[in-house]
Amino acid sequence: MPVSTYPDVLERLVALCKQRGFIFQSSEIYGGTGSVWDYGPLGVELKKNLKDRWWHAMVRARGDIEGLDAAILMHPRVWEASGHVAGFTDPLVDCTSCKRRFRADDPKLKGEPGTPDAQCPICGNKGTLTAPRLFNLMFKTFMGPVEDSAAVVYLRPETAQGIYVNFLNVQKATRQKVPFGIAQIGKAFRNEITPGNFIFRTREFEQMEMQFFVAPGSDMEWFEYWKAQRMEWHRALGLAEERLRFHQHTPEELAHYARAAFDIQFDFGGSLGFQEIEGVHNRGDFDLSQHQQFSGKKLEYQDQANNRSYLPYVVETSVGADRTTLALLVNAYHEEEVPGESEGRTVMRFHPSLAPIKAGIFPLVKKDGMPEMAKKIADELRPLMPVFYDDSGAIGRRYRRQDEVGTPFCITVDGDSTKDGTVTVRDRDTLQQERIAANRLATYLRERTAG
RNA sequence: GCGGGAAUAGCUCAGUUGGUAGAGCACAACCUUGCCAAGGUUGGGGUCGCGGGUUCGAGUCCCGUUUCCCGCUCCA
Repeated sequence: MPVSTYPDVLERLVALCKQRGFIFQSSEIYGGTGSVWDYGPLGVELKKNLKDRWWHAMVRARGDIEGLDAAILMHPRVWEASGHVAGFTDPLVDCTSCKRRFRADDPKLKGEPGTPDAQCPICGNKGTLTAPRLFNLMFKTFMGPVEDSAAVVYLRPETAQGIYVNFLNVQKATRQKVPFGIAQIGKAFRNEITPGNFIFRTREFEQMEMQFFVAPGSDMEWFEYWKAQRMEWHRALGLAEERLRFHQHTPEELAHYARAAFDIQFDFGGSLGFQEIEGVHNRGDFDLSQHQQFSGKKLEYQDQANNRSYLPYVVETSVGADRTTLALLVNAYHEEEVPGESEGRTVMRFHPSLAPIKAGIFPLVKKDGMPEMAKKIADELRPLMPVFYDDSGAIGRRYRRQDEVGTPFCITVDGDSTKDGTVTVRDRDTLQQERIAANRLATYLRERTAG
């Protein structure tokens, strides 16, 4: 089977996503809005299934992680403490000759940018530099009816700070003892200079973050633990083993807050290649100590068993929900040749637990009570899981429609069904057919579409 | 933000020197059809990204603008 390469495959995937209702461009009828995307009926199910699996693995399945849903708007001082006001605001200069961009405080830059004697540090031309312009990667807005600078607030550029500022609230409310974690799923916003690659880098995006608070000295141990856990989780989503890898940050790559960092990367193929979908960071006590300093509130954890108090270290895992959704789409996308047919089939091989639709339900032909029985089965299953009834066109065409959106099972009602109550279940991946009793369908499907 | 390319039906595209839009697939209805997409009949759908200009007349020429894609910077 031919291996398609980017951008080919991503372009066809984008077209499929639009046509079948996974992802639409935002505000399309007005010409579209830059790098903002809307999830359609199937996309929202896929992404929701992904988030549910994450929430279950983090919060529900373990006793040492608590959930949180903090607000997008926070006190502006939060972003001074976090370093985002300073670190996310760069005065940048462009060279109109060599088209390079660099910081206005570049040590090799000579002269005042924007004046004729300023010299580009890269191409050496004089007078080709623009005046410094401020790029703030944080979206800014105003709290309250008056646009007064005192009321400036930011759309959060990351969700993590909502967890740090609530650290003691959560710890005291739940009586958790270190080590423990706080997990959150939510939107974040960044005014990226260069967004793009479909939903890979967007200006509004969703993060799934878990901050794990540990005693200083045990942080590297926990860092290694979460690294392994998180990789295992991505594999369990069905992402191909050979498309996943770790990338360790070099000292130059480390963010201002990080002591050590690993990315989990996914191979999106072609020119995109391996790109980060999750970061595992050892942030030390940077964030809590910053907030302690800026707020003036003591944020130390009281370790009563050992009669001491300290600022915990933080091991963070941060997943891009949209990026991982894109990884799931790319990973699932298959174009297959079918022996004896000139046209192949497009199959989205989602893990059954992530598939937006769990079963297609068809009458073999539209007569002899088959549609009625098939509709009844669909009505009975619908409250339990997403199913899709279809009686339009030839049976093969209906199978292929479901293949294209990744439905793992198709159920066909035929003439025997109306007599003996059995139906045919067809498997998307093996194409095997199995005859089972209609009243066993709910159990059958639930077992096979579990996480 | 800068340079290059692009924008016509849900999708993929055609549209000849400017003369007021086509195809395939998809979709809907009916017929046919007993298990893996291309059967038959009929039908719906486009102010050609948006806004100006030139012209008797603009999908086609000019200007602006928006969005997307490819290169330069950052991150989840």
